[in-house]
Amino acid sequence: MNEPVIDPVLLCLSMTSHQTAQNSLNSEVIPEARITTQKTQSNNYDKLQHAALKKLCRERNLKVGGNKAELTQRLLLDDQTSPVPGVSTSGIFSPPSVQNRLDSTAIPAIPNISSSQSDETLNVAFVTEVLRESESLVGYFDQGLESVDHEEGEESDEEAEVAAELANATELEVVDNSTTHAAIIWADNFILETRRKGGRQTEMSVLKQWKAWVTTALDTGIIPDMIIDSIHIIEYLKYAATRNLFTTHGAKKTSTSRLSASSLKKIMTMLGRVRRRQEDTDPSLITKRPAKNSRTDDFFKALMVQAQRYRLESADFDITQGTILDSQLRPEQFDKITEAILTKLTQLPSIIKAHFSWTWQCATLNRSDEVVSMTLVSIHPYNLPLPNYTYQDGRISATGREVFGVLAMFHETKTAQPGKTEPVYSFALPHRDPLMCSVSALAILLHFMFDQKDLIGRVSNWNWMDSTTWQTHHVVFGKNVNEPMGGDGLGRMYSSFLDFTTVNSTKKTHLARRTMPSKLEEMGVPADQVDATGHWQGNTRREVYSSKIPKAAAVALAGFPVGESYYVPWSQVPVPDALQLKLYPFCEDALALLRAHGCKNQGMINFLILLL
DNA sequence: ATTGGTTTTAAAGAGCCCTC
DNA sequence: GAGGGCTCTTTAAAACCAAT
Repeated sequence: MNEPVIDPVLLCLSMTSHQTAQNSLNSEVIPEARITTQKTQSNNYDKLQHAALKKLCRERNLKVGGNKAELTQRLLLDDQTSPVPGVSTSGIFSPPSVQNRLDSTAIPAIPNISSSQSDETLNVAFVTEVLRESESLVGYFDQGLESVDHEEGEESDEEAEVAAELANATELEVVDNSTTHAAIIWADNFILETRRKGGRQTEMSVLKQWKAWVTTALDTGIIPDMIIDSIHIIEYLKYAATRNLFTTHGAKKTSTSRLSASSLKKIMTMLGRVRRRQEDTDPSLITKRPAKNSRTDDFFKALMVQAQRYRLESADFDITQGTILDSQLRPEQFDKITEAILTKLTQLPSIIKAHFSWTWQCATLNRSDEVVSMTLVSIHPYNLPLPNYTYQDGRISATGREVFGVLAMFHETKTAQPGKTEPVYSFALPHRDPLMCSVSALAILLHFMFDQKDLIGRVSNWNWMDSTTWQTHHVVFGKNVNEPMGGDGLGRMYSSFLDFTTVNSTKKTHLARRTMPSKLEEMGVPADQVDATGHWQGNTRREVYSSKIPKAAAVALAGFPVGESYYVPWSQVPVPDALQLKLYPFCEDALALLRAHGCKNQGMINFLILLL
């Protein structure tokens, strides 16, 4: 269980109007008593190996990068700032630590700080880290969010400057009384705990960008304070919609140069959330400083339109790329995938896991997160009564034979309101093609875990009699049997075998879920049953997965009623070469030229191909 | 190859409007 | 006035990226 992290939204709002996240940190004092426990703790960490330290960091929700010294340093900092030093606090009752706050805005790690240092140096290190962070936030904005190389020599001046700023910040009064403050923190942690990692990451990422902007915008007087009113929203949207985009480490993005419409939406959502908390603190804002008016609404809509247009105008635009249309597998590609899994992968566990997850996805249409989060207890044998025969009036017998299959039950992870959803079922029957059979793939996987390699035997706390043992171990395991595989891990596994096929879709773990619905429809399965299999609600599947080209309608509009096969006799008439060359004579040359120059504009190439 | 962080895409939910 | 269906909003998963 991860240690709770304070919701960044609330973190911002626990500050008074002129304070920034960095400033507020200064009010935290490291109790001396804790530091004295440091030494002994530090020695303990020294004895641990790199991997063990990493694991500790992960448990405490700290960053896990860096060398041993950095990891030790991080853990020590966490000890200082956690209520109970050296003990990983779990549960929602523990107040958030300063380290957690720092983490929420991604501090760069401090290199080369040895673990055996005096109390003063630890304090200095801590302050340096805070300073460095506020510094980098300012730097990010000044240089269009490019990463900043810290010159060692220059730091002292800037440090002094920011330190002075921090000192001023402490003079701002804090109005919370401690009891209400604790209650709010408790509630915030509780709220945050129900969010998933990805959601938290998204929010933090958006907030980080916003906070960086706010820091500079306050300095330059663009906005008077942190209250999100209509002008604030317009100013920030203006910045967000036109800013340069950079990769994680500061290189300019080549794939896109503007935020997408959905990212802008996300920004508005986040601003709205912060604003609501601001209104909680000061209800008079609702009338004094309204956040929305017709202009903010219209401006936002105009930006969305611009973002959509911008996408269509970008140079490398290919109309099918990244959509459902470029990841519909053809039957021969299914065969190639199966072949690649069984013959091209080199590690036996990978083959077994890949074979199971691919066939299971083909049989259940599960998303990858559903596959990796499936625990051992959630799968059961089940005899499915199958209809046996059809009555004369067309009714089908419901008392037929029973066929053996595997049933899996779980809660869907991707729900907007966790807890509101019913558990869902997936069911897989043995496939008519043994190589595509998910049930036998599962049998092989379990045989490998329990018998052949006895992987379970290596799990120290494995208890056959304890249900939690079965509940905490996953069918698709990660590096070891007792470690779950992450969604990204599955994605990489898929990449490794798809490299050997002609599948070039970027949607690796979603292939089966994208292709099987149309296959099922072609095989005559009613639409509602297709929806039920993939757990799609309403018209989601039609809208997202297969509606873009309604095939039956397209064929019917070409003059062929449903049921009649599509055949256009006149298209078979051979066209003389001489005539072909007379049409668009520039085409071949232009295409060859583009290809020779490694043209990346797929749209242009596709158009020339159309002319041919 | 891993990994942590960022951006894009999938898809669920809220609520409005229209029809019967 | 119930409920279906549609649009808009919101949230989570998937993909991407580059340092290590």
